[in-house]
Amino acid sequence: MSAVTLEAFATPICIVPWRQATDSAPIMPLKTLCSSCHLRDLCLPCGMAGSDVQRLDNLKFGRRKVKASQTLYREGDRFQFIYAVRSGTFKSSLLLADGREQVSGFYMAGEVMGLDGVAHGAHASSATALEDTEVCAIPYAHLTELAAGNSGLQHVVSRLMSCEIVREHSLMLLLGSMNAEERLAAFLLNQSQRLKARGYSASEFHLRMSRAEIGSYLGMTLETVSRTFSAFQQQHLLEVDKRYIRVIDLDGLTRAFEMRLH
Amino acid sequence: MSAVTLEAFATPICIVPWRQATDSAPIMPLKTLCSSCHLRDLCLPCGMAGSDVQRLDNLKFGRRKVKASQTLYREGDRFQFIYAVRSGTFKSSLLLADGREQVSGFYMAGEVMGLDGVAHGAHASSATALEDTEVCAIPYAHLTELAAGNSGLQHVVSRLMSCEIVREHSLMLLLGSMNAEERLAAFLLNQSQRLKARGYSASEFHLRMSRAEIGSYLGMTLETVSRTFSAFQQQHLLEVDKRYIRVIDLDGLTRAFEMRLH
DNA sequence: CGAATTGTTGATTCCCCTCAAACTGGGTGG
DNA sequence: CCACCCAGTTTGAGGGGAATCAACAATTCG
Repeated sequence: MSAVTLEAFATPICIVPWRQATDSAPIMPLKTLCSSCHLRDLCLPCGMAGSDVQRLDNLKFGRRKVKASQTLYREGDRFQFIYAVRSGTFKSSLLLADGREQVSGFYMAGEVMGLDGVAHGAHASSATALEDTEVCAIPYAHLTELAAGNSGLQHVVSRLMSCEIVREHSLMLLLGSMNAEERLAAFLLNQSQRLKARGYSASEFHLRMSRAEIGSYLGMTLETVSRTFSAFQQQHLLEVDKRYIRVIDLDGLTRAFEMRLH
Repeated sequence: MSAVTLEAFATPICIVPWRQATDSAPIMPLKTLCSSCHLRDLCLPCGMAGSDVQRLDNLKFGRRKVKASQTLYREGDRFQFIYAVRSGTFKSSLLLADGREQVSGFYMAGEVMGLDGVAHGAHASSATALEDTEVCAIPYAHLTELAAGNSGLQHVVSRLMSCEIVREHSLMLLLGSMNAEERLAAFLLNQSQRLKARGYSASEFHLRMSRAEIGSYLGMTLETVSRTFSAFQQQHLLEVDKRYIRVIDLDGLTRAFEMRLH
């Protein structure tokens, strides 16, 4: 058995499987409540008891729209909020000495960003929108306050952080011991799974990030990313058209990834 | 400015600088109390108000000795305890498909291991003693219980996790964008700082891990680690005798590391 | 003492980076 | 409308850094 699974790799917070929003659930207009959010099974409330989710509705937080290529926060900014993605995709990144950036993660709907700021009261990375996005900005102080009287909520927050640790474990493993094909296969399979969990096709999707961003994330150059895409195409594992990906042979792709990993 | 610093890189939990244990503090015999532990300024109590540390003495936990090359826990084991290192050095590692391991961290006195287990209730990595060691085994359930009524303690636990996230950020950056010399320089400087914080010499120390373990941690082969040590010796940055390291030119080593990182 | 482990060093290979050129689609302005 | 630019992508050629394979020294240990 092994603790390193594809699910864990690079998946920020998902804990239980996605369920489609049911029509029986009442739609709350004009007010943001976690208990009625269509992302409630992916986001913060995920894994909480129903009664605890009710209490989560006492959580006061705002919405914020961030346009493509705009930053939500930058490394060094004072840490006040954690952010749950409502729609769109973000990348998180660190600055290098030569001005380049190292991408440390991608976040999609229902995933929570910014927990690295708890450590020193300042954000340790920057978050940039890859398309037009919307987030819930949750005041961290308020969240901990609420969590003090609610062990269920406290545990969820702790688990979010621990999941982020496990996610980064997997990425370290990838960066430390996989070759270009294995890295890209792992990345694509992870994207596929996360999109599937959100109700999208697992076999056909549109990447929101550039070759350069994928390369930075996976520790390789954009040229190598492009070449590896071409190689997968020649092996009839994928059809690639710029950022549009169609997975032809999922098993083959999984084998390419499982060369090194359980 | 940059959030990625040498301090952050690979340093699991240290939050405030080390202070020598004072003679004025009474020595508690036969009982393990955080408030009288010689590691109290590095370990869990670090950064807590004095009154909170007093309350921390209600925390019930056991001690455990682990001999060299024995494991404290393995990935997949049920998560019950987090462990604070009292003495000695540990490595944490993940299993690869081919039976090899990927080292994900090294832990020394006062550092806390096992927080990756919170995510799924099972340890996501294994912890192995690199020499004869002793740890405090802290029941996580009990800790969260105690933390529920004490926001100070809760914040400390959260901060521990967030620090682990930031630490892994730095390692990802290292694995993703540094060459062999930069990686080893970063590793040595980090070791040096952590040993210094524990009252040991920053310029002369004994590594507790093998070339293979360093290589696995840094994403390179043991041969490359050995060669890079030799290269540093030829550049008169170090004197190396097996695992004994003497830093000759700290600034030079820092420059080798700062090639890429702020 | 022989066997096993760890570390050093050399020779060779190869994967990926670097540099470079060409192509695409989209946006802009003359 | 088309020329132009620009960012993103693809592809090629060549070189370099680290992996691989291999031999050997130094220690440790049964």
